[in-house]
Amino acid sequence: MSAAPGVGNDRDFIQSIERGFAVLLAFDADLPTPTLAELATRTGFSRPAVRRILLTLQKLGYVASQGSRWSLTPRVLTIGQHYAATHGIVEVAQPHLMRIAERTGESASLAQLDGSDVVYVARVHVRRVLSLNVDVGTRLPVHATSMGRVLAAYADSAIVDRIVDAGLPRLTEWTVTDPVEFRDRLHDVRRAGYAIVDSELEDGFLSAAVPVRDAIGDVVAALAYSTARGRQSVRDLEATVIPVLLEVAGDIASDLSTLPARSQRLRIEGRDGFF
Amino acid sequence: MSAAPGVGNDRDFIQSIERGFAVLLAFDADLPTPTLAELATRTGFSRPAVRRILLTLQKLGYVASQGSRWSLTPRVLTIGQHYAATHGIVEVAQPHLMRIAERTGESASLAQLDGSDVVYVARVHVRRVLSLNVDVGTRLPVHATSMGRVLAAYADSAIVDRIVDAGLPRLTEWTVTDPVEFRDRLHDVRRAGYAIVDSELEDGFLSAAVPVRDAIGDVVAALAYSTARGRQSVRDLEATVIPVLLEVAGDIASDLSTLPARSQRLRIEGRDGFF
DNA sequence: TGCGCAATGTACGCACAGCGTACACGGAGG
DNA sequence: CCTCCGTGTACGCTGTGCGTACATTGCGCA
Repeated sequence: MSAAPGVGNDRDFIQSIERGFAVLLAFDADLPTPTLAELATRTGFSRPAVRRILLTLQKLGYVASQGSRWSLTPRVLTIGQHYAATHGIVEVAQPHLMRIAERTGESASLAQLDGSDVVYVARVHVRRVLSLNVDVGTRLPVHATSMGRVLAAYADSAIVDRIVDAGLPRLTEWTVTDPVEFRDRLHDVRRAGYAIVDSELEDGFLSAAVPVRDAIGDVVAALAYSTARGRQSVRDLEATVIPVLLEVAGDIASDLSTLPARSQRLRIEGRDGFF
Repeated sequence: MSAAPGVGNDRDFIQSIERGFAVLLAFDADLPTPTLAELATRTGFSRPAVRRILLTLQKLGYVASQGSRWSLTPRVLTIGQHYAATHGIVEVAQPHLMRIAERTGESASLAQLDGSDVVYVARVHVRRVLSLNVDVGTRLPVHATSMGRVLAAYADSAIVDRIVDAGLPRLTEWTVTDPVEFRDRLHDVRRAGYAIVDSELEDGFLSAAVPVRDAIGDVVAALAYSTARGRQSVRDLEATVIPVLLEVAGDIASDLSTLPARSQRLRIEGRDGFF
């Protein structure tokens, strides 16, 4: 009848915090400078509630008002800085990503798993790749990216199950959408030690990724190289890029081991069908 | 006795939201993976309160626990994405920044004002500049950076007053710390149309910035180029870099004018001595 | 100029969300 | 085995934050 210890029960959830984030995240491309009423409609909260939240966020410096229109301030960008500051791998990897970009002339990225998405945590962008405007903080689906394949391949089976349960939507005509085939690909990745994905996320987008390990040997991130199919072939990547990635991933791991080694395997509690 | 209309009174502030952010931002380089008790000490909240907040943030996906240690998840990086999505200038400027980087071989950045700080909102990093690890979201002081000088030069006098009141700390032996001299420099910037700052933030760090205007002509951001003094002189920048920056700033302004033009001048309400 | 619609601002009293105190528990280290 | 440091839980009260209802403002239009 009672929940497992340490999990927290219903009283251990603060509605106002959830609402604060809901309002903050209601600002997006569809609603860049909403009015109070628009935010109330979008979030489903009463107008006075939204007003209180907005005034609070304004005093904290995250939103600003211009007449009856509200917008985010650059301060929201600062929040992400705390992630980089607390995860040594981001800073450690930065110069290595630049090295890849310099040696290859293409973009290099570092990503980690968050829920059923891949999130870029560091990136050196040489040029814009196709229609994708990828930057730190960008979320991409696991199943159609080389980084996602690598991260899933070395993740707990429960995480893979969650990803599969979330669905493997078809994004291009080459997207792997069959769960069985997807798991086969993960097996391939584990055997080969790298992943190459061609045009499964977007037509013409070609990327390769390898795992990055910490001092304990756990896979804590994926290191990737991305280009356009017009410029290189899968064979090119296998021959010239994968060795570079593997070498750099080893360098990053080596740099990481000089940091206070703390394991990165975390218990994440889902909510509201997050699992 | 009563506050001005539209400002919101004391009852229009939601303590829990403030506390939520306080806990989230308590994760930093000094405390990358704190325990509940450490967060309680750092924030001054009671342990049960911190526990409720952490469990809430965990359910929202922003923090994760590993044993008794807590850490931020990559999801916090996603918050910043909403800023880029709602401020067209970020996306518009990206290819232009790359052009600068390609033409000059050095880093290019776009920044905006937030309170008494400059915040990087877009950046193309070619190589690490000295000890500064600058990325999107990084906050730097206004008075010692070329971008800050440009933004302050075209800002309302009230904002300049606030910056001066916040103090102009000495960061290197060349930092301008005298309010009168600082205001003189801003005057110079308005006259010249650009700012160059040499070693006032960090010894050997050399940068140049120009204003970026929207369709109405308001200055909405600063565009900057940064290098090391060993590689170029102030004279080099004036001769070769400033013309490029001015040209690109014009291109960005032109691209901006094709977007739905909404003014960017916002009313920001401070709190707790924020002003 | 005046009306009227569509916004936001304000007042207010109730409910319960969230608070802290106090205590139980559990594991690592001596 | 005991101690200590840490988290988990219970619980009752406070007062925060809630929504309804009503002013008020401002803009568009005839």
